[in-house]
Amino acid sequence: MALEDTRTQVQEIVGQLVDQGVLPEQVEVVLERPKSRDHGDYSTNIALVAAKVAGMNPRDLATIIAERLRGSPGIASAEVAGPGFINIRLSAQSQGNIAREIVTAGAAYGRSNALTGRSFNVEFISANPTGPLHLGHTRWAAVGDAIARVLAAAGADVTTEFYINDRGIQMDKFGASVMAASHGNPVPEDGYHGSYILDLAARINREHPEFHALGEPEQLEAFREAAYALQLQEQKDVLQIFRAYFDVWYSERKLYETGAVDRAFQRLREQGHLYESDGALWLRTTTFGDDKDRVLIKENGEYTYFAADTAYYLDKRFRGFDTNIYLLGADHHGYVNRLRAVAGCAGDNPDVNIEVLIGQMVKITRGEEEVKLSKRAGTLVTLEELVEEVGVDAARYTLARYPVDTPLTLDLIDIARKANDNPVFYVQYAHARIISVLRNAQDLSIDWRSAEFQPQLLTHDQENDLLGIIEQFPGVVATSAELREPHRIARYLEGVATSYHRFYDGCRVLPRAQESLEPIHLARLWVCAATAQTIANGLDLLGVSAPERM
RNA sequence: GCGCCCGUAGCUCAACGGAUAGAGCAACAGGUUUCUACCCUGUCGGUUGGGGGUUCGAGUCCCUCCGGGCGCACCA
Repeated sequence: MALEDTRTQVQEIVGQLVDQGVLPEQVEVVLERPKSRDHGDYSTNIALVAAKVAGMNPRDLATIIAERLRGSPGIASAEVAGPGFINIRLSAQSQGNIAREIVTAGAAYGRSNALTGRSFNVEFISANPTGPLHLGHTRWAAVGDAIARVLAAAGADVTTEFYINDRGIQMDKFGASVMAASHGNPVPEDGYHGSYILDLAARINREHPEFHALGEPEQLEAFREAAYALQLQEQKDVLQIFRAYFDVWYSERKLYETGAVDRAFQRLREQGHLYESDGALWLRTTTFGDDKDRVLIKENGEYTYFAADTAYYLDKRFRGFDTNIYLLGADHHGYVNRLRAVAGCAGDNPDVNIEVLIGQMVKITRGEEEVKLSKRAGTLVTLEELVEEVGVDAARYTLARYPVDTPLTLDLIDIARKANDNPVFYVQYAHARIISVLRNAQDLSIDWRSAEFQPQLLTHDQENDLLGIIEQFPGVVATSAELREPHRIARYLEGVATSYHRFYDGCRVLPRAQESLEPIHLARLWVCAATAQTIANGLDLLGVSAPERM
């Protein structure tokens, strides 16, 4: 890749300067694509960074580096600008070769070994199985799944996981609500009130008419378990449709049944962080930055919810995950310190073994009117409804194109009505447009793959722009993985699409009817193919399709 | 009261300490005898909530104030 080659060249020059005593130490070189085309294909701030340790004026240092850079292969020019930036232009040949490298790499283009050998557990959504998944969950579904894909693209070993909160009083309230509905009775005040409760009740009545013959406690349990199974299955089905895949569905109950809780407590006891007080069992989380110690087993002998969280974390560690990523809603941010403290108490490093990403809430409006989300009140915008309105691609892309720490306001009417000018369609359209050109080339029997590729012909501004942008894809993927920020992929793809459309506008790819086939047409077909590959690979990381026709 | 997050164009939001803060939508003016016009070009739009500080350089880091969201259980 030209970018890496160039970076290496600058790095080598810096190394020479160190050897010659101009610089006291090696400095890491950062090359970036300048925002302005006037600043070259790449620029580096190396002279600005190194000037201080060198005791030199940044511009003087930049002049020395630029001078040596000019003699390097593939470099057309290197100039000092502003306070000491070095602006570099590549030769057309060097830049154009990128297209062939991308086409050759195919679906692997953008993948790297940046995180090879590291294992990640990515947990997200983790809803109660007491109702449909709503729009808030949908954001974590889109983002969590994309994070997993991006990490995997960076070479990491990734497991996605959904923690099922199937234990506790909410489950009983859920069961009682469905049971009441099945008898035609009003749902208890503190129960669940959505219309889906009626649907569940009707279905269970149909499939299990015998439940009504059971006694009170048995009947409640029967309804709870039947409704649980149905609701969980519905969540799985809708996530399947949403293309958010989970390797593991982990039941909270299973933690107790498999002895994971006991195993976790033993570990914590060995580490010396358990103690008893007031008849309860405590974890001394304050040792690791929590506000107060937390109870694991209550005075009455019951386990707290926190006990399960603690056991769950340790179970993940026992299963061998180095880094455990939690994607939590902002209403759970109070858990961050105690989760990190659990890692500390377990003898782990909270900065390495646990990572909590706090996602801000999604506010929803219908026009001017805000839609309040409440599962118990039954006013929901479900994942399913969103998909029905705008489709999986638009839903996933829209939710994945913002950083998770941005509070989001989405207008449902807007999304539905403006589906056609949603950025996702802009990106997808660019892909479809390219495939159409390649299809036309095939119809004209143009075999660009076998013909000689002459990258030095790609000298047009729009060609240069586009090549420079698609070359950045591996770097964007690596950054997205490193920062756990898949929205960078989306924003990047929008830039690729814009650049392609400009290229399309300014550079005729196929010969016109009266024209003969020239080498430039072939070279541009390579550019097209490389761009399509880049867009397809990027969309795949977001779980969004790359249509060949629109 | 303590803690976390946020405050950027009329709206929704970008910008891993870099050069003139960018897109989309909205508004206005243009562009295709030609490969997908779901496209492109241009115009309009900003004291990055206010004020200090750090440095070659701050929307970004630190302090402080203002405004908004959320959280501070032997609940789940």
